[in-house]
Amino acid sequence: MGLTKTEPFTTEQNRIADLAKAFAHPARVAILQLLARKKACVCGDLVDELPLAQATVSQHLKELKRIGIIRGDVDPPRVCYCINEPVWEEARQTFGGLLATLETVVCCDGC
Amino acid sequence: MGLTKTEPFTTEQNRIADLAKAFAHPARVAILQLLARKKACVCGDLVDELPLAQATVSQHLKELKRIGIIRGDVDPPRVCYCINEPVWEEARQTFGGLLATLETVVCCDGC
DNA sequence: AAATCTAATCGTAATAATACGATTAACAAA
DNA sequence: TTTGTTAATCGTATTATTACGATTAGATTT
Repeated sequence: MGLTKTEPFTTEQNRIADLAKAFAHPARVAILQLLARKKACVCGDLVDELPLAQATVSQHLKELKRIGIIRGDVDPPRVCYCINEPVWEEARQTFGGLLATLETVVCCDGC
Repeated sequence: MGLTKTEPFTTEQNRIADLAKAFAHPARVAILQLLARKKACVCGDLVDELPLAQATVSQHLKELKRIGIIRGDVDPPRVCYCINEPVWEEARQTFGGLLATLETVVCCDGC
């Protein structure tokens, strides 16, 4: 146990969960906001803006890259991070579609 | 450490992270889809639909209730769960707004 | 070559999350 | 009162996540 069961769920459900993970930590929300608003871009600037150690920021950036929602372009000795637009758009579509669906039919005793 | 730092982030950033957590696990995505599409409602039916033990489903329902995105109305001996519409709408607005913002200005060397 | 700068990675510690069997609580039905 | 039904909670094991100091890797500069 302790390990999330992914096999019994659909690919779509697992992808939604992964996209949501990108936003499921305040530091990653802050990073994505900074990048989306182009307030920062270079890793060092992100570290300056965030109340976390460099190693921790790097770890969050790695997770965001794994999900695919950001890119990291090396420009030695710096790395320039930015939103990966296709995946950002995927997230927009995914959450937009998901949250648009809401049957208004009452169930049971009208809860 | 291992404890998420919440204090240095804004209330909004922490709320976004919490709302995202609702969708950050495939089982919770499945639960929310079932409820939004009114395919199930009673806890027992949710357990039947999901490939998880009753205790695990109950734990996920508890987390979703903590976030506020679902309600659980007791109808002994059953409990009828449903989407909490105001919070569902809050999520729609939140993610809609967040993902709408994307500056297209290039940074650095055009990443 | 030596010094410097940036960011990734390593090692590690602590807490959170996931999962499930077993038990309990609350209530209805017999 | 006893029995049965439903869902929450407890206890526990396992893995994931978060965080940071220290080190390393890669590249430039002196």
